[in-house]
Amino acid sequence: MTKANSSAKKEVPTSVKGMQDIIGEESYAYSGFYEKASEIAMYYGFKPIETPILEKEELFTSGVGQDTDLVEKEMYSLKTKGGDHLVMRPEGTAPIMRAYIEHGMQSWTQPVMLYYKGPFFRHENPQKGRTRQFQSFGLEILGTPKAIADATVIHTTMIILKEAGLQNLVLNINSIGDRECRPKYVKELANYYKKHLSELCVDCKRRVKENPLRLLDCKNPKCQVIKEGAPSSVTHLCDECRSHFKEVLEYLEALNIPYRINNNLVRGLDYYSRTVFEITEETYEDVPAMEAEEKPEAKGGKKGDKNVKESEIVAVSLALGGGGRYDYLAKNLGSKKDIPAIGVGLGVERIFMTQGYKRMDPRIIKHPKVYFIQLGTHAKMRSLNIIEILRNARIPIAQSLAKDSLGSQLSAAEKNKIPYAIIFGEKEAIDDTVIVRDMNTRSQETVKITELAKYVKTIK
RNA sequence: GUGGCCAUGGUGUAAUGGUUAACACGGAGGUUUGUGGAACCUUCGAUCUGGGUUCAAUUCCCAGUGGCCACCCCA
Repeated sequence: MTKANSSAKKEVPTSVKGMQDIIGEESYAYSGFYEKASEIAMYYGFKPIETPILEKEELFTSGVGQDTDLVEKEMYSLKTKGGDHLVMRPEGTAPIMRAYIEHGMQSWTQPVMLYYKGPFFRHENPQKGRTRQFQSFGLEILGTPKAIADATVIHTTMIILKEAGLQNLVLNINSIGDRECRPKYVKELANYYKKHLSELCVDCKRRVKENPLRLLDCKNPKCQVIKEGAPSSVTHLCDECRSHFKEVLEYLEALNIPYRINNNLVRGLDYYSRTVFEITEETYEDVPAMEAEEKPEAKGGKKGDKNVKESEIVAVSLALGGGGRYDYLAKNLGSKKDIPAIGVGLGVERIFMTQGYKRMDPRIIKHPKVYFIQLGTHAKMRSLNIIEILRNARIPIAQSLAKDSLGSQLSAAEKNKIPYAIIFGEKEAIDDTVIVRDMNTRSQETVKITELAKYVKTIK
């Protein structure tokens, strides 16, 4: 707080690009959201887990995939003095699978259901809904291939979002198959695109070779026509994947969760298999459904159509969250056995940006009914002791001990709309009493300190 | 990574190629250490950084940095 040398220009430290301080009301908003989300997750059987911010680099290179953008160019990495290559976690799933394997959770009752929350880091250019450090809340169910797990994750997610006030939610869902059927599909997709190689944008030309699935992600107008004619993954599913997907959709229908099968939804991380999904808030009217692509038989005959919207182009707005099944991640990380699992990650900042979002206060916020006022040096000296008596009695208070004058303290109480004031001055300090003042009627009463807690409880 | 727009006290705004950069809010102190929403007074506090053009730059130019946004990709 020294302001000497203010003439000399000093470089004041600032926060790092794309990273923000979270202060005051905003901080409460995060706590409130996390508290609510955790409560819901716990209700559905998820247990908390906290993994470190730093992980070994190879966790993500082998887990998420060397060729993904996330790993290729978005990781904050560092080399320790000991020569270890570490990264700041860019996502939550791989660390949790790591923890599952490391702690032998295979021997726990399956499935293991976990939730996590906290900061994640991606080195990319900040823009709307994207910062370099962002907050995420996630759910994971590890150790079961069953469709009910997929449904539980999606359902719990939708509940959390609804409790946060969001209304017009759209669930985009797709199945990208498994080891059995996906390679065949990818091959067919690549073959299809190869025929049109000359008509593609530069990125897509590259993708044909490196990651054909992501051809479906391309938004370049040039490629749209070709994309429309591309084979879709759901029509190439093997029997097991098909019935898994069908079952997931049946659960969603039973849960009354509207969904939209989006054949172009592939997601960027390598570890996904079968179910993939993203949730967005619909702000405009529905995206016009283009000519219906082959519907998966999954939908069965009768149900469905009113509940199901189909279209080619989705992702009008930013994804609030996304996830999917990652049955092969464990093996990528070196596990001998496959560990089937599914999870979701939610972007808290993106949830806050939506139209529907309603702020929630965390429980630690109290609304004090009493303002503590002290007057004079002796009284000030004993103030903290008096306050502790009140705290022990679980009476929330507000105060401004740094202020001296009675007037300024009273007006602070007034400004904060606190109905009662406790005035503790020199005279009271000698008598071991306080004055309790009703701020509305301005009537006052002298109360013994020993009876203060009891008295305050009666006036509330 | 690439591109567009932007950059003045803590916050929100104003102004200017030329003495002292204006206003509001805010903070601190006071009028008033013993009874409040007010008023008044005092005070704190800024031209992002570095180069260039110029007699003179906060203003014009360039670069950097940061912010917002878009692409890429994602939460």
